[in-house]
Amino acid sequence: MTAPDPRRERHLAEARRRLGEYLKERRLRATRQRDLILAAFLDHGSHASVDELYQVVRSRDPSVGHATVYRSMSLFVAAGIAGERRFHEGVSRYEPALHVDHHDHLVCEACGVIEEFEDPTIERLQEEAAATRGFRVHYHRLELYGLCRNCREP
Amino acid sequence: MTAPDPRRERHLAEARRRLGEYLKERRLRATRQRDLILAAFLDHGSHASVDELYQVVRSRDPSVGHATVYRSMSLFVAAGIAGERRFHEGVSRYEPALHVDHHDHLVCEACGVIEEFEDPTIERLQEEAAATRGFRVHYHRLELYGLCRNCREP
DNA sequence: ATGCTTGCAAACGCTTTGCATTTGA
DNA sequence: TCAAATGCAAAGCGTTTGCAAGCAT
Repeated sequence: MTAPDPRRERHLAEARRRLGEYLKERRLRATRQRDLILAAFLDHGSHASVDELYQVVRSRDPSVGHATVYRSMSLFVAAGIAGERRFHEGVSRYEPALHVDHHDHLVCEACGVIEEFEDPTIERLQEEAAATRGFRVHYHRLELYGLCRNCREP
Repeated sequence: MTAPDPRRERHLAEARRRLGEYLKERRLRATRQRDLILAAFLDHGSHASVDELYQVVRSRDPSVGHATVYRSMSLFVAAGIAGERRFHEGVSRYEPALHVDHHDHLVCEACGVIEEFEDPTIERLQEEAAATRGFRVHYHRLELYGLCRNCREP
């Protein structure tokens, strides 16, 4: 079907390794479902909702339940493989947490496309703003909502 | 009970005026409930959830329904009196939108306190980052999560 | 064998909606 | 008068949970 993308292959392999480690450490179990969901997650690109993943997983194995996708995604977050985000719409979306430097998001309100960007100066200023007020930052969230290039055009 | 805060008085007066305007324009109606909820909202300070407002409103008039608070808050957002935000927990919280310049948030993960801050340089850099990528920004959201001064101390 | 995982369905918490009734203009 | 607004209860929606059965170890 799809040509094998060597980068994705590597990422899948590493995510599997990381998950295996995490499971072994805590005496949890490697299951067919978890591997299936992990693959669907990495196939999806980024910002997948549980329901989107559920659809993909189902197309490959209709016996997998909704709850299992929820439970697995929580597990992946705990294992450091996935990061959870909520954009303005409110549903949880997941993005790969391995090999990904921190980045922020541009969200198009018209077509829904989500673009990522990074700006080290903004990061630094955030740290400074927080430090000034006595805060130590663990993580942050920066989202810019507006219109993307395509949707701006009349 | 509480000493009358002149600033709050002014804000309530202006919010009432603005709401009155908005209602008249669209031939909507001024009701006791809307005024009650508006007052509770402005009394609350900032970042009130619907349920928190509902409790306050109820203590003043137990006949008011849950749904009316939801409907009123949506109305206030539409009228430009309130802004809606969702922090990581997921529930909608509202803050006054009048007399308030744009600001961002520092959220303490330990005690839950939400502090506001503003940084014009960050704002400018955001605009630039967006423009570079062809986006026009309508609004943005920046939240820094971590520990506040009190909660950092051992 | 043990106990973690699963699928299912029911429960959940927040929010919205349908509807009969009340109420502001 | 009469459409808008309310209160209530029910429905929606994404998410979580209880439980009996299944499966990895």
